[in-house]
Amino acid sequence: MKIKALKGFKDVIPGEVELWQYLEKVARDVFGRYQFSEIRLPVLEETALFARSIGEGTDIVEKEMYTFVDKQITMRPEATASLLRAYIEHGLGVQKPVQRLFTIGPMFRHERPQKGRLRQFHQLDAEIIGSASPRVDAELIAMAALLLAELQLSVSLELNSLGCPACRPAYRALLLEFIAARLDGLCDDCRRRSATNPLRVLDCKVPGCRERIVDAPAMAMHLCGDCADHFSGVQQALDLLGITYRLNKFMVRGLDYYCRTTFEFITTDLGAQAAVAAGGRYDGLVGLLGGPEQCPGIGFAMGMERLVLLLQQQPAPALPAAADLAIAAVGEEAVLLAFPLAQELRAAGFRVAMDHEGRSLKAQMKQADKSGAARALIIGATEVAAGYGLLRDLRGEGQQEVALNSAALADALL
RNA sequence: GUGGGCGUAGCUCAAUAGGUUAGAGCACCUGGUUGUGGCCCAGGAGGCUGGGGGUUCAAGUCCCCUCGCUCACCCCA
Repeated sequence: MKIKALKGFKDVIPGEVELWQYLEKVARDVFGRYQFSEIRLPVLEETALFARSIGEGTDIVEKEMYTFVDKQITMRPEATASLLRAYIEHGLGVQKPVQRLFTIGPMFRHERPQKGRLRQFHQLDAEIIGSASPRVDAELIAMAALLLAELQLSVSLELNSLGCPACRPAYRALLLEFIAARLDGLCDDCRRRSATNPLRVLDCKVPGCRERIVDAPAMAMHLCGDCADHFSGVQQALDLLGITYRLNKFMVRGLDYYCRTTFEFITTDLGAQAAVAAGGRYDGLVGLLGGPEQCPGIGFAMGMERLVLLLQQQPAPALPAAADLAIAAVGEEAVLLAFPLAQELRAAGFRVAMDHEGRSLKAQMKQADKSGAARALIIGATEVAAGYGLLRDLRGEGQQEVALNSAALADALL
């Protein structure tokens, strides 16, 4: 029986990994422009960290976590909890009251895999901790938008506010009343949700349910004064930056910790998994995890698999050539001369390919061409005797003689 | 956890109503060119047809089971 990767776990092999590297490069660059610092976090945490932050009743905590039950530790299903744990543990807010942090890495959820959804998946995660300013919300959203734009991806932005502990209970009661009045017209899932997570009824996909809830009370219309001010502040700031968005009063979040601003970048090109990035504000979560009370925060996560799927649907970005030089040496003498030459050129910073299988010149040239090398250096008995190799342009046709020493070759390659 | 679709070469796919030795394209290797890549031509290698059981003179093809992949629901990035 052949051993294969686990269900929902994938290898990223050469040919595909370049796109991931490109994605990470662009992301790091954009994050840097907004003054975010990278933080690297462990993949395992105490189970309690996620139970407390994400919420005991959520699907993630209830049935999707990879947990070592005997050790009370869990492979992270998302990054925010771990990041805040580290923020608190190292007192990062003390030196710098407003911290901008990002992290990149794998997350784990035991779900049934489908397009754009794996059990080990990867996220780009950015958080701003310590500021309640609505401009921070807008700036964070603008950063995500800029990153997606630089990746040439066309997505749309949806925005909503979930209120806060001051105004949500009253709204929730209002919504429950609305749902209870038309419960028998809703699907089975919605009946269940009305008890467990009534907000979820709002984004049910069943057409019949949608019809019945079109005039449901919207959280955004029942915000308390502070939340309403904040929400309009976010919208004004987004307008100021020229970020276009659509208010979606039915957009809710799956994790308990969100409050006020929530947003999603969605696409129509990924089947059912429409969200490529999502996030929101989580004022109070830092306090909940044992950090300073009243510490506000906001962040987003982007699904890298989903971004890669989108990137694969469009023309490939220009990626650097695989090699600067491929050496084709024929005969023992030539090989013994070429081998240390390759080492010297590599030490000098060039990417050099060289075959050690004793293959024919033709085979080596063919390999050189396929490898994407810009040029080939041909060395045979004649060249060894003369002290000159043939430097051939693989993009065009010409070739020239170059002295067989690393200095001369380095010059010729530049 | 629930449903649908699909499993044949590394990849994408063929294989007439069950019928000899399971084919093609791409990729790979060799040669055509004793030392020159791309284009072309010729040849080669590569498969327990996912696995197991059953029906049959005969199964890639029909039946059952199982495993895997995939899409969707749920949920979510």
